[in-house]
Amino acid sequence: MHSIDSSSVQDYVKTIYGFTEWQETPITASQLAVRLAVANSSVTGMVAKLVELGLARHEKYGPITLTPAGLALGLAMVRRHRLIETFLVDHLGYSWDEVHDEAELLEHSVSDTFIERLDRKLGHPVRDPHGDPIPTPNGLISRPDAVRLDSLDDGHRARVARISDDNPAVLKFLAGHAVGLDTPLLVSGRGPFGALLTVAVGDGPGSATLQLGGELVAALWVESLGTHEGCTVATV
Amino acid sequence: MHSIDSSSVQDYVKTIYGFTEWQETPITASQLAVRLAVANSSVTGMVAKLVELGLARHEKYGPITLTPAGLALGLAMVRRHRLIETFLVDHLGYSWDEVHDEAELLEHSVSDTFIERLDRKLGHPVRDPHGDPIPTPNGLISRPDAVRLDSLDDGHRARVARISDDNPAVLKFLAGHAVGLDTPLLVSGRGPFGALLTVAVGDGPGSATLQLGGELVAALWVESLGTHEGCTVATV
DNA sequence: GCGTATGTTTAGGTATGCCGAAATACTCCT
DNA sequence: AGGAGTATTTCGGCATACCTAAACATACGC
Repeated sequence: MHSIDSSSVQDYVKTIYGFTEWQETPITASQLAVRLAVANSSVTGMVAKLVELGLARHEKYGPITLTPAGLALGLAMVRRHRLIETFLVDHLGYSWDEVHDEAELLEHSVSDTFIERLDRKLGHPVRDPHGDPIPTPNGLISRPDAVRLDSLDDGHRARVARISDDNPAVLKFLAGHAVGLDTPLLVSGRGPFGALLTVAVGDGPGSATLQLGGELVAALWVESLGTHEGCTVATV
Repeated sequence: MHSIDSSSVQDYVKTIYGFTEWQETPITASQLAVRLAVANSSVTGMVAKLVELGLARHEKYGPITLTPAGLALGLAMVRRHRLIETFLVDHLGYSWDEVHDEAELLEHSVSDTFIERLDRKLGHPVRDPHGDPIPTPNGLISRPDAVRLDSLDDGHRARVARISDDNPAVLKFLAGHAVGLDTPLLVSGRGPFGALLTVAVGDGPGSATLQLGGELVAALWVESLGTHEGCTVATV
């Protein structure tokens, strides 16, 4: 019989879970194939296995959803991933853009004991280096009410609450411009079609402005701090 | 084509290397099968693969030896294993008898970058929690001149230099009796046929005596500190 | 409502790494 | 030297997880 310990099974479940963490619609077979970088036909086969294991629901030609057991496994894998990322950054000096791949490798091999001892050593962190919430051992997770940066009007102040980790180049760019978790931002202008966003980075006299568009905007979630009238911002 | 990244290949090479670390005779196919807990026929197949990869030498019905490339891989795996064990004990509060299995899982998945950063964080340790030497990144390893405890005469003082990690029960027993790395011992008597050894554990008035035999003696290597005449030892 | 594009599944095949059973080589003892 | 016993290899098979190509559904535009 198949087993929940297979790292493929874990990857499929984690990816299905991850898809619905920030949006509601369930994932389809081909989207799953893209995210896992496998052929569509491989997805069909593995998803059948997940159904057999009681981890997923799937009707022919329909979307794929997780059962409670699948959700629990997904949350456990996310917990592993995020705790490992936190460790790599806090204790081994990894930078943002490096952690994801290393965590991806490690999350399948460490034991539950390892994870719980790591959690204790890290002081039971509630979010990872990208701002993503870390589920508890029981699978409880808090949904931070972050919004997309481009949903804010000019003059709005905000604090970086989450940075998508699925594009290393974007992470590198942001790190290079001193944009990190909790960095204060001020939306100070909007380019053609509203697609380009000018933001002031940092507080006070040392702040700089940055043009953000496309992937960069999509990667940033912020916690709004309200509008801030009549501000002056130094230019880079 | 096959690859050096396969965790099976790594396990085979590490085991072949490990066999010759403390003795000279090369390993045979069936011994390898026992240590890896696989069937003899599996060994034949995998060893052929190692030969193809240029990692091992093997003539039909003969013993198995490593090529320089195989030796390098073996040392790299041992380095990984021992650095991970050191981390687990020093930073995550693992005990002696727990580390081995966890390290076994981790050593295949972490990257070289991870290992080198871990090494730096640990302060470039030269031996692991069992006293085994940790090879350098270039594959240099120091052979500590430890001797077996039962090669010492009565009245000999010694310091625990290495503890074999292949029997968790033995490790547990020793830890429970306050015998660890660098613990001073005094050989104070010898049982029937010389098979049972009485040793005094620790220095000064707080010392206790312990009867060691069989597996326990085999698991202990010590650095001799010369004879110590006319000592008195408290009994437990 | 029909055909075409897109999405999904089926069918057949590959690579890895393991197994047990049977055949074969080696070794040691007499 | 011959035969018993052990060690090793060969052979056919199994499980996992992937692939490509072809068949099949679904959905959308006209």
